[in-house]
Amino acid sequence: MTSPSHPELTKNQTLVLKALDKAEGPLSAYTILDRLRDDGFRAPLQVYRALGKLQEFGLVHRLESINAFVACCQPHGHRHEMTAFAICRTCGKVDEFSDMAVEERLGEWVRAHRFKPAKTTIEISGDCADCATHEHA
Amino acid sequence: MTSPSHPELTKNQTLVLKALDKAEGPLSAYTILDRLRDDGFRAPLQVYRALGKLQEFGLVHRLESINAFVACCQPHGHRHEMTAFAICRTCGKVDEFSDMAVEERLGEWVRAHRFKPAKTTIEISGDCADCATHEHA
DNA sequence: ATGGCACACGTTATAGCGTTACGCAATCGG
DNA sequence: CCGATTGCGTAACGCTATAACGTGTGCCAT
Ligand SMILES: [Zn+2]
Ligand SMILES: [Zn+2]
Ligand SMILES: [Zn+2]
Ligand SMILES: [Zn+2]
Repeated sequence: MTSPSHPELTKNQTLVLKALDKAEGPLSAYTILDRLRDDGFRAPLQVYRALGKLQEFGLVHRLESINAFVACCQPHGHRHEMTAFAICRTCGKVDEFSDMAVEERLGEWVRAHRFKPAKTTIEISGDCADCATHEHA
Repeated sequence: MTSPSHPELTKNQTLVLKALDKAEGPLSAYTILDRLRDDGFRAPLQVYRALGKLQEFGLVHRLESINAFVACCQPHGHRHEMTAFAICRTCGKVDEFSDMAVEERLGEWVRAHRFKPAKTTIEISGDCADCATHEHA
């Protein structure tokens, strides 16, 4: 599938996506809320609703292991492919990548067990190269 | 069947592990708390401390995508291997499995990027065979 | 036009998840 | 004995997410 077509983003969705784009790492929903106070945001639900739609469009990913959100590294998003994340617990940097072999193996398990997958989460938490060498601890 | 209580386990840890073992599916920390009221549990921290240790011992896994915990399917636990979970969002059943090919591929990415992994999360959320056929959606 | 519908939005309140901070008691190796 | 470690209990708090209700707007078939 090439770029899925998204409808025009609403004002709130645009604001949330911009906030995530500007950020250097993942943001929690409440951090997003704080950063959008000046744009009129008042309540968590405004953030969560926008995030929900952006995730549907494949423009934003939720990092389950840290309750945070990142903008997709591919500017037009991707709804169907499996994605993995390496999350540095020291500096917070996130690398998004995908691996066909992993996707295929998990697909095999799923077929063998007649499981109907809806969402797959792959997250490696640890220390990135910079932080691992620098801290040396 | 239940472990013949691990000698190193404290009273609270044993209680929490038994609660998870008896349960048919994953339990949230607060559900565990509720089920252990009669055993003297009063505060979330009692549960979280026990869960932390049990995770260290590899006897319990945390399911990041649903904020819940399950007893390891291998009665003596496993600290080092990578584990994947298939979680049915309808009936709540969880299948724990591991796949060497997946482990190897993620290991390759990690080595190539000099990332130092601490914990890897692989969770497939969807509908199990029973629920998928039964609901026929 | 007008009623019905779908959708985005705004607000309040509440549910659910997890940690910080403090103090007490038992244990173990000097 | 002493300090260090570990587990335990309690209270208070903070973070994460959703429920419930109401508003307004565009769109479409009647
Ligand atoms: Zn992406
Ligand atoms: Zn880092
Ligand atoms: Zn296990
Ligand atoms: Zn099921």
